Amino acid sequence: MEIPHLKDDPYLRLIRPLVEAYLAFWRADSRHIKSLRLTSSQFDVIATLGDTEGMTCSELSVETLVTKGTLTGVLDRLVSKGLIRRDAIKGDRRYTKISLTEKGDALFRKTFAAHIAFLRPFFERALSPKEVEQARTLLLRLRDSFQQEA
Amino acid sequence: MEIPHLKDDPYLRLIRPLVEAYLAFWRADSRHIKSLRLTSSQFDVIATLGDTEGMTCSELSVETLVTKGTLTGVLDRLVSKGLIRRDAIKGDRRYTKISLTEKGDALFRKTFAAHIAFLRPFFERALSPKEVEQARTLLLRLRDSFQQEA
DNA sequence: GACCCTTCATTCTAGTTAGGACTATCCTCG
DNA sequence: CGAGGATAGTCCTAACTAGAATGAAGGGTC
Repeated sequence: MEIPHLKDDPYLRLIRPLVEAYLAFWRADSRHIKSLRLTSSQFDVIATLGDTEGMTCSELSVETLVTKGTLTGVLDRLVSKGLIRRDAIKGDRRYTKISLTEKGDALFRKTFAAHIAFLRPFFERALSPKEVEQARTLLLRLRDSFQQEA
Repeated sequence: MEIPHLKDDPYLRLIRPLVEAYLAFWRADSRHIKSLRLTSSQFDVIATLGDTEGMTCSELSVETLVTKGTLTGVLDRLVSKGLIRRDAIKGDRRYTKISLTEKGDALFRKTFAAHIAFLRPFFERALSPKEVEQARTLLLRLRDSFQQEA
């Protein structure tokens, strides 16, 4: 993750703020998640599975930020914690349905709202609602630009 | 790295754009770096060492986004590629001076400018100079908010 | 029914990550 | 000078990462 020290370039001086804002968010986020004895990826999976009937591995890896290859290990650890369950799906033996166990669902109920409540103040004290919308627009434009072909 | 699906919350709807913009940038960035047969961390170190007389491990871990514990392994791999050198510093045997070898410097000269030139168009086509400044301001405010005590 | 193409989940490799523990070295203050 | 504390770099563990490869299963076509 490289950050050129080009304070002067009118465009590239956006790189550091982008990286730094994201990392500052990410660190606060993971610190809080860690207090639940979960990693960020594990929480991502739990939060995504919450309030659903379950998903396949492929669906999960699209919805979360965990790639398919990594997912297997993350799910292994969640299974061994008793938070999720892997079930075969009738009719297509390639699929596996991943869903929360009762224990996993209880954890989801207890922690998800708390985590959201933990995060909100950081945004509230930094930006007005109007500024949030501005930032949103600009970030989405940036995202789209980077997602197009070079 | 969790992303709540809260499309409605006026504040939290900034989370996804932030994460997605950062990741989209990061993926383009690393894809290009990979074509140099380096990882992002390795390029980060090379770019930081470029045009300096060398730095200690601690200085490097402040300037780059690589923490001190991780740095050892990253430097090991750069040494084995012949791109950097570790030298003792007289006067304090705790310190090690890390600097680019000739080969490392040549790589830096050849690739750094090219990498910058690769990145700029993504920003240029997404935002006007004025919008860059707006985004910068908002992102820095967000960063500061997340860096303060909770 | 046989062949080809796709999809699904898993496995593998090299590298990175945070964070804490450890060792050696240096500095400071009494 | 000696003891306590700080600092530098390394090492360690558990987990995650991308990306490629694998093997099993299913779908479509002739």
